[in-house]
Amino acid sequence: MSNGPRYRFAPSPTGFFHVGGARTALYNWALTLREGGVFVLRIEDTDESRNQPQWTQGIIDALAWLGIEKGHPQFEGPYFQSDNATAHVEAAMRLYAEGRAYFCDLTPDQVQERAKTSGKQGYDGFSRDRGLEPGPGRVLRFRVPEGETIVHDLVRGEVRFDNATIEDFVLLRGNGSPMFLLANVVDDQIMRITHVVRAEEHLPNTPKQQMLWEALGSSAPTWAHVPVLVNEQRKKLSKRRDKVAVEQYREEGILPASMVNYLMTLGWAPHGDTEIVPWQRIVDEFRLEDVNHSPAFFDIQKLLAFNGEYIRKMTVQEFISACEPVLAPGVAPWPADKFDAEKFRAMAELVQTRVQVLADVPSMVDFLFLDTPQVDEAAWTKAVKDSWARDVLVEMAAACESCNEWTAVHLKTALEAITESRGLKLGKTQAPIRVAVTGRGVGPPLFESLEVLGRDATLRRLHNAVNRLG
RNA sequence: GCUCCCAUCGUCUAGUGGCCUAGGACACCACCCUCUCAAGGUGGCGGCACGGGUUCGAAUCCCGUUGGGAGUGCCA
Repeated sequence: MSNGPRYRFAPSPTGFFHVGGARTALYNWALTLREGGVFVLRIEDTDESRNQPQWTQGIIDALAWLGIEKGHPQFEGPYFQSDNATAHVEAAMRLYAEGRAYFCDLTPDQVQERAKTSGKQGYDGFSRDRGLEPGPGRVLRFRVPEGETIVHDLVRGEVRFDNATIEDFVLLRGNGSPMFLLANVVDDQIMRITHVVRAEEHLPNTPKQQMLWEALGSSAPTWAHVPVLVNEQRKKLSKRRDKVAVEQYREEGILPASMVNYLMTLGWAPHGDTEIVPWQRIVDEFRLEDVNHSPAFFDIQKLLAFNGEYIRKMTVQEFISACEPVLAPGVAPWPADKFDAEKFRAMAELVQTRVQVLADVPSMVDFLFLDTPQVDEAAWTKAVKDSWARDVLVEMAAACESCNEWTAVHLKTALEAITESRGLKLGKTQAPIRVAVTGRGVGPPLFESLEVLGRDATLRRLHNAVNRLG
């Protein structure tokens, strides 16, 4: 394994874990697994005011949730970019000593001013030959050589950059701290990274980094720039505008397997006509060369569809276990002491085919654990608008009272009799009963719901409904 | 503005010169099933951005146009 490829995932801890980052991590992980390589996690915390330590744990937790676990033999890290600051500065000074970098005392404002007056973009190389020594406030800039830089990218193919279009970029800030481009390259060299698989937004950086790799005496790793994830406006997913936090999806009851599966189908597809496939098949089939070149819309609706399918694939027992977090005290919308696991168990199978995310579960069963379920007024009005509604409720209450066996089939038979005597359809008459008992116009099958709820509560609610109608 | 990337149904994709009158999935519509809602089943709608080439033959190769996107920091 020591000779296998070394992939890396290098997020910066600046907020909740982004689904785009999750996909990139997953791409790296799938490749690592298939090729018997190593997945290196490096936290890029380089001296940035937005970095917060708690986000680092968030990244680790989110990766673990996706199946990329710290304890796995092919997982390495986390490393912290800040720990290598000395090496970054050393590398920079080596470039300075070799004349491949030079100091410049222009402030950002001055650089901009010169650009404006010269009519050209960016830094113009003002200090290239001024022979400035290191000093406070002076930045170290890389002396971009003449010529052309050709990036060989596994996804894009060959991408050419004319070096004349690349300005002498900053390696060390005025305060002496290393910048991303440099730190990133030095870290990758230290960690012997062989494959850099990252989002397309880094492609414009790549010629700079490749020059750095070469200037530092190594040959560049294999690059692969995967397309970004976009919103409905076709803009890159952003933390501010879009719902991108993996943590949030987890809380709502998206299953990790469906999130992983869905994310992998953005920009890529398994062979054959099925998109829902086990992770192992993804590992077996995923190849960077097959990744699409265009941005992919992160479609929550399709994610939900995947999730619904994953939920339905579970055994009832698995489903019941998976529901625990959303039924937990403090989370569920009923008093903790009212919850009855047996009742939930009895309803679980009927709920399972009716939800797309686990967070949908409580509203399907809350009527079982609430003394008086809140009534959906719109549903109520609609359900009782017909003149027969009151009578049906009264008769059903009577039938419930006299019913010998409190089972779904008996209850159904009872309502059927009432329905037929009035020349109605069960589809009609079930409505007032449903709203009266559950508070909602839709939900799990009615008679099973009544059976599980029990005779007393059912009767009480039917009587309340009748009273309400006056 | 400049640099770079991209372009198959509304969306995600299959497709690597003939198997394509372009396949699947999500969404949507209809029907079936049905105590509501789902689930399930069946069917339908719907696409190769445009214009030139190359070729016996192009969604697939080349060029251009148009349209999108990303980058352009002493952020990462």
